[in-house]
Amino acid sequence: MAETVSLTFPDGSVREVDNATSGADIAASISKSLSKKAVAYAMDGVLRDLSDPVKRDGSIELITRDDPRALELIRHDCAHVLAEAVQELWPGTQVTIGPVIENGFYYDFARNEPFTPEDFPGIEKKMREIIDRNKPFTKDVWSREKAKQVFAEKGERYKVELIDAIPEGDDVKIYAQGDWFDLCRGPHMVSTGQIGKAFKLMKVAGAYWRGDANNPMLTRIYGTAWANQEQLEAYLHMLEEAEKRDHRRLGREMDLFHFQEEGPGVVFWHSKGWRMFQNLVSYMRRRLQGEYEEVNAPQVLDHSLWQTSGHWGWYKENMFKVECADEEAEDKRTFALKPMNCPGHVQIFKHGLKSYRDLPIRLAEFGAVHRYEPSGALHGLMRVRGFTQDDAHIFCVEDQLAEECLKINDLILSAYADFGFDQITVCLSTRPEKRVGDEALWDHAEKIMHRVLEQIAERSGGRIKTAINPGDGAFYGPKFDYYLRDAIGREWQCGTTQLDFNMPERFGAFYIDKDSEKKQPVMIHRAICGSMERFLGILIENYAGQFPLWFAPTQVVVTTITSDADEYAAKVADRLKAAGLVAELDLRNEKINYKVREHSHAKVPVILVCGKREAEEGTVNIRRLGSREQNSLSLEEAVTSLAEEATPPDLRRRRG
RNA sequence: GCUGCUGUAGCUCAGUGGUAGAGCACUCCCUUGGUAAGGGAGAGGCCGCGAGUUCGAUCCUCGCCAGCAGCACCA
Repeated sequence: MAETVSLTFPDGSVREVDNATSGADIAASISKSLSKKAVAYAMDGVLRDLSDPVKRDGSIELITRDDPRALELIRHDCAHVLAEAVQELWPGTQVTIGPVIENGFYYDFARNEPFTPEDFPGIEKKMREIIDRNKPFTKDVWSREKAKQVFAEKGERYKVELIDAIPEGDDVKIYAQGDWFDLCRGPHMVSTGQIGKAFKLMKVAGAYWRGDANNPMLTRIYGTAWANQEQLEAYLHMLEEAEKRDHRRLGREMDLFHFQEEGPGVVFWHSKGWRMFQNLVSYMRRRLQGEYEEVNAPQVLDHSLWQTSGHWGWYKENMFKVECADEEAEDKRTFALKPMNCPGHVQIFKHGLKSYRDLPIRLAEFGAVHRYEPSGALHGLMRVRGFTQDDAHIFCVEDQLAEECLKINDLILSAYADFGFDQITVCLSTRPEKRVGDEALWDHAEKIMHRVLEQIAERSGGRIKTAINPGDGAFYGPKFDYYLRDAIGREWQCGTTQLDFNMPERFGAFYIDKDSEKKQPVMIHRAICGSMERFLGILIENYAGQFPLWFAPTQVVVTTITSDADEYAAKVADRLKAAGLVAELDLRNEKINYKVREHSHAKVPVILVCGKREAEEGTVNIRRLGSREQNSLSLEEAVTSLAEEATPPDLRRRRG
């Protein structure tokens, strides 16, 4: 039934066309070259097959291959070609799903024999063949019965499951490229030739069917695909650069820390790394002054305390049990290494009666915790089994919640800014299905937090992004999570503010209210860095090891050209140390080239070269990391300006 | 934890069914050289751990441990 619809074009012009007109027809009607170049079209921003009829009114845009939006199609089409190639090479391999992901795509296969990277060249060759065949993508809508029957006959049981999962009323679409076809939502480009050759298979890995660890494991092949060779190469180059700033590599190269077999997931901090760690702690500690009381709770506590907190029940597989190693020992009490600081802080709160006048009470701890993380989860400093949280617990009344949350927010944002992070997203997670605490309390708390979230956005003038994750809160209360974006665009969740309606009740914590009655306080858990170890890992990668002067573990190296100036260089180093800088003296009998190279590799921000000339003039020659420039200035000038530059940002603010 | 891969000197990596090699780093000697590698000599290894096959295992097989990638997990 032909009907006329009106289409709005990007230039604002409007055309009336038959509703059966396809995107391809429209491209052809505009120009021959567009008809050649178009790979799809967008209707009100949603991509469609070029062969799809326009059907209804809307704004239409033809998508050519070089449009950024075509990248998604290139990648998706490439996933299909990968699947065809694999089935051509290894008949009997079952196909499952093959979505587009950031920078590429993957396809999950079910096959008894797993793939290895050695298979990649063969697969890629086959893929290029399929692309050269340039078969058109054609779409068909099948009945459920037919689709299930066809795939069942082919032995594709995963596809049958997928068909069953398609919501009633949705079409079961089949896309074919030549003889090969796949169940697919689409859209696709016009033919396989449009994919081009700027793709590469990257890695092979296991992945659970439908992301559930109870399901069988499939073999996943990851690939990357781009519009052209330059983009592909730029991406591969970016990966190489990212690898160079891997904190595990820099940790070794810069001699910051190491791991070894006997201690899976626990860090051996070397002196330079520990200096950074202490720097970070000192910074955070200064930021707590006047607001928080720093405490320290025991590492090892009887398991009964963890029973009361509930951890021994539902967190047991993540806890380290501790007992006397002597089998004959009379005292065989079972202890646990603390996985969290909160129960300890509740004990401190509970010690002695607290008045409503005392609230809020803010207890902070740089608390070492141990968690038995699954072996496969361990990853350098980013995921460890022993780490230090910059943890705090605030005991307050409901009326104080909003203000406390905002205070924490200000602290988190300003701390991040001091480390150069200013692209932050604050995410509010609301009540999950499984939860404790009465509904009124959740209503109240969530209302407050929504308000606070709005205020956070307002105060930042829209600079801080906000988001809501419905149902993602902890079972004991709603929370804010803080995500920061690093120098190469990755997002890390670090800070968190969590309300807790559960813990005070479990431990029977209370304060005496105005009416002399016992009342239960509300508890807020909060962390800024989260894990100091992980935060340092993030900092290392963010700065690629080239820290700002105030945070560099070694700030200055003083070195000589010949031994004539040894005495003077020592004096320079002493002056720097007296001014509070971390300075090292390098008097080795090596050429200056060699020494500069070595200290540059160690990423020392400032090298002061002292030769005969400097010794005579009382000057130093200053060289900055990453620059070939050399500047001479008087010793006193150098010391003053370096000391100024090395002042931590919070202290500089305090000084005004 | 699951799937796959890997484990040889401090680091990066060769290599062989008959108990091992390179470069850098390290030590010593020579060299006093103006901003990213001066020259020479030397030292350094239970070839991840345990069992098996074998006359003989760093190498082949199995188990364990650890690491890497991804998945799952991170209340």
